[in-house]
Amino acid sequence: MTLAGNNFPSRYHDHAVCIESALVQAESLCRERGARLTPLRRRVLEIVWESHAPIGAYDVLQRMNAGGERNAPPTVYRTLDFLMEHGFIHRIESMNAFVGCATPANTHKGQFFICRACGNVAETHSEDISEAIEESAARAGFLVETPVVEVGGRCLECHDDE
Amino acid sequence: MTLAGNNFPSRYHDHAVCIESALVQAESLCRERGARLTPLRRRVLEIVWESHAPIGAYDVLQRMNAGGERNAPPTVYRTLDFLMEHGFIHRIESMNAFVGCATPANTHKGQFFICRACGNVAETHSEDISEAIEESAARAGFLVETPVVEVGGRCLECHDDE
DNA sequence: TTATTTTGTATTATAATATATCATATTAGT
DNA sequence: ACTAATATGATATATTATAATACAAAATAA
Repeated sequence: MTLAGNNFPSRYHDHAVCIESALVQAESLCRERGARLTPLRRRVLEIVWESHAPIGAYDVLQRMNAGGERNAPPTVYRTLDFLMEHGFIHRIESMNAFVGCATPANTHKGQFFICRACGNVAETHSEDISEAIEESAARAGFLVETPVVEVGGRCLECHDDE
Repeated sequence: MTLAGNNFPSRYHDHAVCIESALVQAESLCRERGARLTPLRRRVLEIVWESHAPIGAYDVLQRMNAGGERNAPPTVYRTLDFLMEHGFIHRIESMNAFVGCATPANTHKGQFFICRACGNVAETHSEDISEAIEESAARAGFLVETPVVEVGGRCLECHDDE
């Protein structure tokens, strides 16, 4: 079964809902897991969730320090690492950037569709894709550990614009 | 049809053949295309082909300058760009590194299996994978332009070692 | 063949991304 | 309150990548 990227964020969606949902889930999961969603971590998660476009570590840093704070790179990277370990955000390898995960409950490696026009990213979990990868790997006796699937292109809305 | 990673480079393969083949193909394709495989470009291609493990731009640079030369980063990146444009090498996004392409004749985006133990990479072109991606994209009205598939894991030989 | 254009290379500087290391503070559990 | 574990702060530096400009070599055409 496949939930394709029909979850691509529409230009008109209510993003406040995305943010709220992400924060609520993070809090709940941290409680379950005995992890601490400190103010710093919560703040970074909020920043990453400011949009559906991946944000670079140094842009996160700038946002963190916008009020005159003096956080340094290691702080950001450490915090991003924490959020990744818990599946609250994903790293987009092809962009050296980070994006929020809407479904962090069960940790997973998603597949990503990245619109080069609006910059937004949709995460999907297509069994067809992962099976095709597994099968291809199996034929070579290759053991899959960390699949990276990041598809650049144009989302429906941006494609329609042209 | 699918040529899976059964082309994963064996520990015992004759790598001189890989290098020779890559250089011959590059020369031939450049001639066809009216492009110039200058000594610099040829040298960089050789360096990338020293193994089946991706090599970073600055490691290429070090190899280039091992004899006391004074090449600078822009030279390497420019040269790597040329080699990529012609499909002689691929960039592994998840490693910020470059690996030779054994089949540069028809330009393509490959799929990569990356062994975290030996560091080697196998390139495949599974239709099953690209179709699964296309279908998943189509359902979202997403237009695929630059698919990135980079699968980390363990190759057969390294897996057997354990 | 020498002028013109195109293509390739060199140089310097700097931007952008990421980590190592060590010090300090906070929190949770006892 | 103590202490062990966890989290943050601070400094320095490593790694990867590009901008901008100048120079050189080769291809092409008059």
